[in-house]
Amino acid sequence: MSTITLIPVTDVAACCAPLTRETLSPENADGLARSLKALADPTRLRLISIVAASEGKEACACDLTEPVGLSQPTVSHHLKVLVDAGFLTRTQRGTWAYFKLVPGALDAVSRLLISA
Amino acid sequence: MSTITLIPVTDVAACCAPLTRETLSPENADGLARSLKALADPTRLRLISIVAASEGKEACACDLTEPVGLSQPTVSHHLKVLVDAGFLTRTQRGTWAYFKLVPGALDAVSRLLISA
DNA sequence: ACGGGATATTGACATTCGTCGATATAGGCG
DNA sequence: CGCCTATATCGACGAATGTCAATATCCCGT
Repeated sequence: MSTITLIPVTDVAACCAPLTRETLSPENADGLARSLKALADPTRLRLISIVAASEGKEACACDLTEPVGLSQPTVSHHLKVLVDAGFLTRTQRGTWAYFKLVPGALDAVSRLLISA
Repeated sequence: MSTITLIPVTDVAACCAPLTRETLSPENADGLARSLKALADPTRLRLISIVAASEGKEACACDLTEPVGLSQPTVSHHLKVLVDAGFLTRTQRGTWAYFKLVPGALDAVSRLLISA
């Protein structure tokens, strides 16, 4: 399970200036790397993309397995990674699990990479 | 060596709209994931950060080993990953190798993550 | 041409990651 | 209550990753 202290991406972003402005401390580098690692998988990018394109930026897990063409456990795993990293939130509604984009989470990472 | 067709990050960025705008194709997801993977390591982030903070956004490899506290081969490896991904360029000047930030490369990735 | 310093490459190793099948859990419905 | 459907967890496996010591390569000065 590897339960390491989870650092919501919004906190990571609040921490510091864009990495091209001043040199990153080892701690900040580690936090940002963890956020980027969560994004650095084609399946997870597609999941985020599909969720973001859905009504209310929210999608049912049941609608996410088929488009990415992987097994149900694998998709569930990827969704967990994204939730743990703070990019998605999970809500149980009846039998179904809904995943919603966390507003500003992607932007927070984006802001750290920009050179302006 | 794993010589897979290298896709400069600038090309990746030119490809498509922010991933929150419309669903990412498998190919585009793969390209972006590859770029993000290159960034998703604390040491590599620090290397980029140090280079970016240097005069002319360029630094000698000889000045990069000590700050990150890893062996010379390991640093050389990380620099190669960043060059292959299109974030740095390498120039040999005499005995020394200089690494320079590719203008716009980070911004290209940044633009894909933004939700605007 | 030779020696030395800077960098890259190789080979090995432990760790992490992505994936699956099998199974567990949990909630709605008859 | 008992089944069915949706989702999560477990255990296993191969592939990829980060690291180092040892070695090779390349370039300069003598």
